[in-house]
Amino acid sequence: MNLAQSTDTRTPTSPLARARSRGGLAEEVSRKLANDIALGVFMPGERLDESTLAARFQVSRTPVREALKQLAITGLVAYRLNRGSVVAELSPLQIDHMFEAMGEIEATCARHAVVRMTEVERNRLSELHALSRTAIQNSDVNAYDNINRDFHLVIIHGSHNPVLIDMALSLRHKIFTFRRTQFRNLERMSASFEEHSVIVEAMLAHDVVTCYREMRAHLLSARSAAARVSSTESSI
Amino acid sequence: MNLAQSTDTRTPTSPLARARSRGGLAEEVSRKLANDIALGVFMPGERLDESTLAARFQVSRTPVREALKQLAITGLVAYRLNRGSVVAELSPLQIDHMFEAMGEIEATCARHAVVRMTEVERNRLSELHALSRTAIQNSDVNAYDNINRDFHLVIIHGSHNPVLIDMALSLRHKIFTFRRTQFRNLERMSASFEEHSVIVEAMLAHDVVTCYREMRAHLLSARSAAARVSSTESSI
DNA sequence: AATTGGCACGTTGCATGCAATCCCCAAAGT
DNA sequence: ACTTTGGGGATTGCATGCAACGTGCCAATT
Repeated sequence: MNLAQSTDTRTPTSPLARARSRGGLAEEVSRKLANDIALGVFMPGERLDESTLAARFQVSRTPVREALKQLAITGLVAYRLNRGSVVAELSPLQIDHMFEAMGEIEATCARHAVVRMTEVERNRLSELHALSRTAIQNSDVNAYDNINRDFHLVIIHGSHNPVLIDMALSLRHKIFTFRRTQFRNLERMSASFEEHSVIVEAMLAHDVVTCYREMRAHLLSARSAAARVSSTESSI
Repeated sequence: MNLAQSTDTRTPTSPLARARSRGGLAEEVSRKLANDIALGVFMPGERLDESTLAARFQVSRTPVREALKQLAITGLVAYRLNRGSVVAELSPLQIDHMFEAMGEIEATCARHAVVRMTEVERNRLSELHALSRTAIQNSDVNAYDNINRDFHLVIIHGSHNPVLIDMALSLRHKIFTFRRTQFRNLERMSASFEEHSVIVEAMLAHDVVTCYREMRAHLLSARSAAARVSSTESSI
């Protein structure tokens, strides 16, 4: 039925992820609602009426309320006492802050991953990078986008620190629900691939300093790319 | 065991105060429960029965449920579907992961703070450091602990990135609710002070690299200090 | 005409009831 | 004796009812 989020559901063990992975109706509503927000069914600032949502998901108001509170904590919706909840409106500045934080966290993950990744993880990384090369050659933007996501996921998990992993994943999730930054142009895609190459090389060579520096630079360039798009959008 | 019924826990919340508290009952229960956990009223692993808690806080089960779900997301309690919730049990390894993550985040905050702190923030930092020197001279462990907390808070806020600030604060909150790591001995206190000195110096000199490196080292030493205590405790 | 007071409506917040699930323990079978 | 299965008890999960708060409109007064 709903296979919106496919790959990241097999996160091994994380207290937060474990609480989210299995649940009752509240969790289900939470997932569906988050998905609908990501798909643009509900736009930022739009009112989220409890009764309406209850009717939409064929449940009572109680699980809807619990779902809304959960999403309020993660920051997807804004909750005002006695005044209901609306889809969160993130300003370009807030988005930029999230990008900056994600860059720092993922770079930190990368630094730890250099020393902590297992052989299979290392191989998986190389394999993904090779696949992305193929995607580039075929100009397959969609495939590259997916591989790129997995690439980052492997590095994040490679840190082998559940706390950092949780932070990185939730940040990623939040960012990409609000702006589905895909590689719209081949230009950015190629640049991304080159940056990945340096990172993989440093990773395999156990070069901690380079890996950290380059991962940080890589995400900073993604950040400015997103900022460019954002400013373009807001100038309409 | 439930000793909640025997103890008259009618907290000094008058009906009027409860009405004025601008945050619903769920919020209030969440705060009180988190506080009780921090104070050790509920020990890690202890069952958190919804009805019992409802009786304890003089509310119905609904706000208790909402509070429990909130705390489950923050990680203070573990929530298992159809099996209720218990106070989270953090293994020494998990604590260590949290310390490691906090070290990385705060060091990142420090790096940003070097460039972004305002003059008043810088002055506040120097002021706090001077105060901590006095606390050292008086061997006032409690005072130093408070000043130390503010010291780190100023640097965290100095990053001027709400996302990083949020992460750092919630991590700190979580860590210190489970282990109130105070500076039990003067030895660690003096070492902390010396490390702070280097950090303040680098901060005032706008030395980004040194500030980052030293803040990271500072928190790593706090981490290993905590690990020592932990291993001592577990060896009982 | 503008402002303010009040009333009514809609929505959220909380309480409670009922059904579903899980745990524990006991009893029977191998 | 050990394993397995079924039933009883208790607790969670969800639904619904009622009260409280906020909001918008209309009227009355200045």
